[in-house]
Amino acid sequence: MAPTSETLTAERILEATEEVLRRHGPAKATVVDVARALGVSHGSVYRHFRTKAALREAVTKRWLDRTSEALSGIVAEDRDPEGRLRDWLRTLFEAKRRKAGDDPELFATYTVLTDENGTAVGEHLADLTAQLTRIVRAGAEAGSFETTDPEATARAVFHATGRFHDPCHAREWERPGVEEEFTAVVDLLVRGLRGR
Amino acid sequence: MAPTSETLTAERILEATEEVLRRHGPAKATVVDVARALGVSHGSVYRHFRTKAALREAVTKRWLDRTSEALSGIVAEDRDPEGRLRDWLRTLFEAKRRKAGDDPELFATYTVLTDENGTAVGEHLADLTAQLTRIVRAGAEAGSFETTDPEATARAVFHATGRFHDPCHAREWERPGVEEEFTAVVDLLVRGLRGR
DNA sequence: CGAATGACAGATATTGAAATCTGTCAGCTG
DNA sequence: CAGCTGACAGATTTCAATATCTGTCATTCG
Repeated sequence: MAPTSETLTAERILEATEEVLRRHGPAKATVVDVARALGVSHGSVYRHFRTKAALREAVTKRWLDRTSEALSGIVAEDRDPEGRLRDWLRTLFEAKRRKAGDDPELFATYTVLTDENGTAVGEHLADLTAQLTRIVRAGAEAGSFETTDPEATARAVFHATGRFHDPCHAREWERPGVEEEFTAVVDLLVRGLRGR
Repeated sequence: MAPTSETLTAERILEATEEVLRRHGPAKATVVDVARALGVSHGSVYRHFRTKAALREAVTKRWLDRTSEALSGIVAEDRDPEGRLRDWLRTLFEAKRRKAGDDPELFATYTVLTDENGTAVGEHLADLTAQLTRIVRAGAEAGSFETTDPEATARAVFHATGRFHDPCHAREWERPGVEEEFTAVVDLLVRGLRGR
């Protein structure tokens, strides 16, 4: 724990905040705790983040962005759109399920954070549906998907698979049979995308 | 408010409990309140329901059953399965949305109740998917739907439309554009059901 | 005699006083 | 002088004392 002597940067504060959230949970993580973890006064933290809410929002954004990045690779791949769509949805599902299953407390912490940061979540969802839209549009152009409005269709796919990525369904991700349920939903959607 | 003199029956207790829940909310509704509303001692209530939890579960069941009954009519109709499927889903969506929109507090109360009564909810969901299965099977037999496993397919349809009936998405039901989102999802699913 | 009561023990919830936290800012420090 | 500090006011949280509730059951009532 030596290099506390480095200059205080927003990045270091965010890292310390994540650690404090991990240790104390969302209800008891205070700005004072973050400052203490960094060996500075809490006033210094307020030099980088106007409010506690802003600090928590920044942490939330970082966390959400990490998910987006992991998925954007699949969008950029050069393969058949149907395969990419299936992989994208499966990767999203698996990532969420792993996070919720491996460290339930941390996942609960981030669920609280996302609940209080509707704006950041909204941007994240816009980001994800934009990714999906690219895949759907590629499929439409390749003739493998049939749609007049790729964006609306992508949103429909995203909403229809909500059960497998929306945190409010996290409890159900451990139940036996979810795998099959996920596959059934995706199969049905892909058949719908292919059209007649 | 005269006929308090009738004999104390489980039915009357349930009605009083609903009223107390409506007035005080789920956190502050006590068995003592229910007894007071009925003009009896709380000991008498315990003669009909072993615990407070059992009483709340019974109230929850009643509420959920009312929804099921409203939908079962559509299942029994003698029309094309696709139309029945669309109407069934739309009716479910509209009913939930109306309940959540018209009396948000009461809806929140029942959301708390359903959260604490996983078993009753499970039975309710089994009931609803059984209804859906009947429609899907009728469609398969009529040749308008293509599926090897009507029950699994019905569950997939139910899960895919979760955003439009699961209480944890209630906030989103008031947003502009949900109508279109609902239609987009249902259209996609119906196309998937029709097969090639 | 069956149904209802109300006193009771242990569990849970409420309350208000004390402690802590948030956000600001005048002043210190390197 | 740019960045940090720590004292401060008002808001929020904690905690322990107090009140209420749950569930039981010996007793009463009709």
